[in-house]
Amino acid sequence: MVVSRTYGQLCPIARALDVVGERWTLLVVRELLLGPKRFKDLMARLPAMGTNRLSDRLKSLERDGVIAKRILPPPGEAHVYVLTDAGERLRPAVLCLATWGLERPVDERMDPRTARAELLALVRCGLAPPELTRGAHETYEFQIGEERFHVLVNDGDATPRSGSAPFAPDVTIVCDIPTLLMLDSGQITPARAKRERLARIEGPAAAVRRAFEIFSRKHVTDTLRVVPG
Amino acid sequence: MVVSRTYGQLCPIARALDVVGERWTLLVVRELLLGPKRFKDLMARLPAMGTNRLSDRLKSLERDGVIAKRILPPPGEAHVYVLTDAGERLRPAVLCLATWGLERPVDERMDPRTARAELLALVRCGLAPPELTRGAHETYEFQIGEERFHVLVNDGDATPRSGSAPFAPDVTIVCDIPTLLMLDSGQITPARAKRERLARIEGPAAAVRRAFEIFSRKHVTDTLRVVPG
DNA sequence: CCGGATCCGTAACGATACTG
DNA sequence: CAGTATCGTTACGGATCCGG
Repeated sequence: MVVSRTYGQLCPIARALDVVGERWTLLVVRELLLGPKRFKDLMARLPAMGTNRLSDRLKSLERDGVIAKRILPPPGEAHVYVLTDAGERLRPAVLCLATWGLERPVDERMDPRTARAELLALVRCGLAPPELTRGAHETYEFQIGEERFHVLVNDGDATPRSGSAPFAPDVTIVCDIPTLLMLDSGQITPARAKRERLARIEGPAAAVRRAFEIFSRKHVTDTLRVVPG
Repeated sequence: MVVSRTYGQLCPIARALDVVGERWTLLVVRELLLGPKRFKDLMARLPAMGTNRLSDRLKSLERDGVIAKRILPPPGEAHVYVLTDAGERLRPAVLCLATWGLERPVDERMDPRTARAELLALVRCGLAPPELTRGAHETYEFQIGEERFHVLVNDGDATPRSGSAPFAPDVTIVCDIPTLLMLDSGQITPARAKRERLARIEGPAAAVRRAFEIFSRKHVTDTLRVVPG
């Protein structure tokens, strides 16, 4: 049995790190912020962890009430891991760290093949101003290389989720990662990408525009503040 | 030489954790968010680290541009560690984690003797709404048990710092930790604490009121959001 | 005394193989 | 598919030692 090391300090920061401060733990949370996942789904996204480490982390996160293990109703009966409410409340902290990480230089130890569009979506959706999607209720599906994810927009709130949309999406965007990054950084316009057959983009113009505004790098360069809601 | 383990992922969260994800690292940053510190000051606040671990962390944080080593002008010539601008930008992330940590249950492994008033101040100042101190320019000095720290208020911004104020403060508050926690939670009013000789409180009424409003638990119970500035 | 560096036993990690 | 078991390697924690 593993009794994880704690700081033993009566300080909120140390208390948080006692739960999510160990290696890999926040990356597991990161994956679950994109929706429920099975063991193999997590393993596929965090292969360097090893099955034993993932197993350890899932157990202690469950013990600490950050995640829960659910069994899907038949047919299927797969078990999936889900964030609890407490786990979902880690989203601001994860996004703050991500914002800080964005300005870090990329060094040669980072493998470009680990780049994933849904992780970009996680950050962009979290940082998009609510006004952008106020009053809108729609779904965008992205097919980026082998990846499938969708974004649920619900009146000021945009949450990304792994996998295809569970129903017909309002907008569908199909391209590869380099093209998405060019669209993201504004190096190419959606119209031009479509014209040059780099991307397939379908859906009502207004919704498509909102989808690309969420994926706009400019929101990120703004200073991040922490404010009571 | 220690070449710290990295995740090697091209993801902003993993990039951030590559720098501040190792054990103790964010706690060192936490201490430096309260102002520049000498090696022994850090050691006194993080004794469980051991001098070697602290030395390792300071070196890698300096290499990564999060902290810098400064030599104070004579007399003194002490060397201190300071956060760089990049390090200072970790404040929102640290405060987000603290907010999450506040709602974690306290278990028996946490030593009550590690409780420190200046850490409470770090969280409270970070979470206080700017409107509270808009237009105010003043300094509060706290003498809590053996601890000395002060809060610099500057038009909407309140930053706590370890040690006595470098000049005569506008407000002086002297008490022990239990009393401060009671004041913090609203179990006792400043007026009553003063009357019962539990605290010595000096300064203009308006400034004293502001000082205690920053130290008000209610700001923390609000939901925390991350918004572009 | 301050600011470390060195040494060493233990716990966590990473890779792989194995099992219900 | 969803994990355990095993094992060599790395990081951590405590103590001691050393140069300024």
